[in-house]
Amino acid sequence: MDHDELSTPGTGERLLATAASLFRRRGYAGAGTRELAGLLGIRSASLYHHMGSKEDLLHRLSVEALVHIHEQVTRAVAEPAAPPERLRALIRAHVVTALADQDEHAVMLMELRALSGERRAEVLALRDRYESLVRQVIADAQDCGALRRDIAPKHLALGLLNLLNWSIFWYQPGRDLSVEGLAELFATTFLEGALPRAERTRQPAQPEPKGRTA
Amino acid sequence: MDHDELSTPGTGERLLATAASLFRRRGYAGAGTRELAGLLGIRSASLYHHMGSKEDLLHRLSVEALVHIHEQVTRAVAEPAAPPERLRALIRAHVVTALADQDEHAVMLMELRALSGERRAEVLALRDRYESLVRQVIADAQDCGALRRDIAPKHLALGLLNLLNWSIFWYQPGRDLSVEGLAELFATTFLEGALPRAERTRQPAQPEPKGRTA
DNA sequence: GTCTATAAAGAGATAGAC
DNA sequence: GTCTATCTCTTTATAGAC
Repeated sequence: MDHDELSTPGTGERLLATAASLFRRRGYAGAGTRELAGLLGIRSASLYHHMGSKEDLLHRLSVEALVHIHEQVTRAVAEPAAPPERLRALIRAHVVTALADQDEHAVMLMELRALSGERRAEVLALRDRYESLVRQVIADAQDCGALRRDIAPKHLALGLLNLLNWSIFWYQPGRDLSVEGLAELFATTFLEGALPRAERTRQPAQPEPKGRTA
Repeated sequence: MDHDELSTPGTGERLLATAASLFRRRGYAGAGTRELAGLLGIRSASLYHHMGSKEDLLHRLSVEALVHIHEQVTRAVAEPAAPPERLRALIRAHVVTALADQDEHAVMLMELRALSGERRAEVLALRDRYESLVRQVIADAQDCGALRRDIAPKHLALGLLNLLNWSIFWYQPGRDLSVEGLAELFATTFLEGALPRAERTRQPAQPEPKGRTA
């Protein structure tokens, strides 16, 4: 295909990921273009061959993160499965994707304030679209009796997104929990709750045959 | 008992809250001392009569937020009550306090990176102390059978703090949910989970008196 | 306790050579 | 595609008058 399949990725290809990492570490406003250029091995003036402005970078990486997670989660819930399993698939896909693009997601979630006008509106629209997807999967699960109906889908989605989003900010790969383990933990916690089985129904429960934990 | 009980709070008293609000809106690095001074109705040079540096402000408001929530939650769980009710009290106290000091908490959680050396270590220690408190309440509840034991206290605490912390960033008072309503939602979601009651045990419940705490 | 004035450093961005 | 050089503006913080 191309003559440089084996070469180091060019400045242009590394730019977004490098910016995401730096913005996350220093905050968008606290990240200087000189330091960003330094991480890429060039001078700050050369950045402007690859980008329009610093705000451009923030906008592009936010859009990329949201488009990617929407794609991945849409694909995960599209596979034919019963609704409770679709929700588990959503949780898995969300956790895996958000942690694979951890810098981009953290920055997208925290630095929306630094975008102005149209760009902010676009990112907000993509966020809304994604949250609607989550809410819809939850509402569908409620409709066929796979989720409790005494809490509004909106509020269940709120709780789920709280649970999922915050992990972006503390998760460190290879420390205690694997990404899959974290997804399993969240799915179990969100679906089953923290009460012991005996308390989760108002009746005394069955013996103790189950051994499933991660 | 002072002579100006009725007067406007002085610059010194308004400083921390004003800084928290501004740091939250613009990010710590994006917040200028000129704008901060403007909000207080003075010039930026006059700020330095009330503070050592901008970083001082971040440090002080972070410590304040953590000391306050530790106090409030400690008090809430100290009241004699059965462990599951103690956990509900913790959730209520956390949500109420964190949302009462919403700006301080949001800034404390997001801008730790901007503190250097000793100050960062102090804030980190206070965070650890608070998380230990939460973990301890959860472990106690597990010990007397009020919470499931197949998930480590550390992991249950992780899930609970995820659920609670993220709300700092989107909650808007007087929109849809009251603070008490949110606390109730989180308590129910965390304890009972999202599955319908029939599904919250794995099998159709069998009448079986195996003792309430396995 | 607040002011004016300013120092010293750093920011984002551009021009034009190579 | 990257460089040097530089413009312009803003930043945190200080000095010293009032």
